[in-house]
Amino acid sequence: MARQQKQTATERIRATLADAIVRGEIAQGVTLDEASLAEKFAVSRTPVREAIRQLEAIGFAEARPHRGAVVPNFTPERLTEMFAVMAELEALCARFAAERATDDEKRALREAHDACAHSARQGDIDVYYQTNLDFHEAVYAISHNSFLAEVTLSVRNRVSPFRKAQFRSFNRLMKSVEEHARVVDAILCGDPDGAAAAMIDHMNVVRSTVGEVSPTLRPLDDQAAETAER
Amino acid sequence: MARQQKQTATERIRATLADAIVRGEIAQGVTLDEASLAEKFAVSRTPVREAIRQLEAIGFAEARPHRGAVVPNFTPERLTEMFAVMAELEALCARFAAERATDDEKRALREAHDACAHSARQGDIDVYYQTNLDFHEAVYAISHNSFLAEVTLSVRNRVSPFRKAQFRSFNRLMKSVEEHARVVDAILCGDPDGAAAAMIDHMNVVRSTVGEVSPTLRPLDDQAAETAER
DNA sequence: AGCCTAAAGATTGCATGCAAGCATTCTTTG
DNA sequence: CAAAGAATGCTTGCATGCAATCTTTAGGCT
Repeated sequence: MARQQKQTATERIRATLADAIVRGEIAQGVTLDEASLAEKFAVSRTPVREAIRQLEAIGFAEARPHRGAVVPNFTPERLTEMFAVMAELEALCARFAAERATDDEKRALREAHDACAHSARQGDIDVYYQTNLDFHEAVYAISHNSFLAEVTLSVRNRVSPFRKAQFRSFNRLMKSVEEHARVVDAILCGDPDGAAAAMIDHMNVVRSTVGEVSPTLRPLDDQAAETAER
Repeated sequence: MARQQKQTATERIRATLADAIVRGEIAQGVTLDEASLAEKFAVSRTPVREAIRQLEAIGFAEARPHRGAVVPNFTPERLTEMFAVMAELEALCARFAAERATDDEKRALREAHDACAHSARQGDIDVYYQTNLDFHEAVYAISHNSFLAEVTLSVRNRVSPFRKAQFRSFNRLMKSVEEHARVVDAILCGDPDGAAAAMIDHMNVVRSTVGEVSPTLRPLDDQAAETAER
């Protein structure tokens, strides 16, 4: 029944650019130049423009009429706000997962966690980063709320280039796995409060670690505890 | 220092169409026809297309390559998922507001609440709907997390046509005001848990009321308690 | 009457070109 | 020399037109 969708150039370009921004390959502050992108993608400016309009709509680019769209810059305050929201959304995913995950889904989560642990032992940041993303996405997937998963993923993508920065901190991979383990344990034994709290803790560590390794993104003192106390 | 932004046709069209979708003036299932919209806005198809691409990116339209974009249909399950996420985000706004609102902001919230109470006594659904939106936005504004306010607003807009439907229920306006009052009381006396719980309760009533007045959107039995128990 | 096929019509995707707007550079003025 | 204004070049915003794709219609066959 599913109609096979033909992919438009606009969609292909949007996806490629979004991916590049998420991966940090197009840095913040970079202007998205229609002409050079059109040349790069071997198309006219039209689909490039349409793709850029889409990126603007989802916050991946900042519209500047007549002056080109630019990948947004982040202030430390802004990043802290975004991390706090992301933490809450991921905590909600964890909470729902703890309440609702089936046995099969719990097994899948455990496997995603094991893959993380394995790649942490290997010590390769890029591989760990990918298994880390897979792990988090596994939590979204078993929340049994696909809209929540979408919203969480979209917020996650917004700060993705920064999340990766954490792994430049000493022994961060192994610590990340330990934090994940607490989330997994709580989900597997059906403890929603515990799962949510463990995820909040994990995301708080991520935010402060990003500040350690990128001093220009260090949170202000009065934002250190942005996530709600409870 | 803020540069006065010139508004492009694309932006004007996007805003107008988004507003019409949010208000329910463009119903779900409607195809966004480039040619007639171009005629309506007295422009070529180009800015209309760009605006439609943006609407697609934010979920206000569903992309269908070569067959035009369409305002998405909602299933009851989908709507329930979306309401649950919205409830949690609004609850988080309320929680943060209870922790952080300044005296001036509390005053502004009280005023927004009083405006709601006044328009409820008048009994005009359209006016109440607007003051109701203003009230909720006042809560977002005093959360002291502008990113959270943005995300909450964008989710709120996605289900906006349905939220309005609740007010067709008997005496719903006055009940809505009572529910708001509990949120306001908790925020004003600095009770984050109370504020979050009151907002969750309020949003749950909204969801179930929407199902009462729109039988095709009634939640399934096993989704009745989508919002997390805690 | 129902089904299939081909053609016609309608709409979309995108290339191209022109005018408008902005940034940079050059010239003039005090 | 510095500041202001003018000129120039580059990029963006959008109109137009053509090809591709989808939908509808008409005709033929069973």
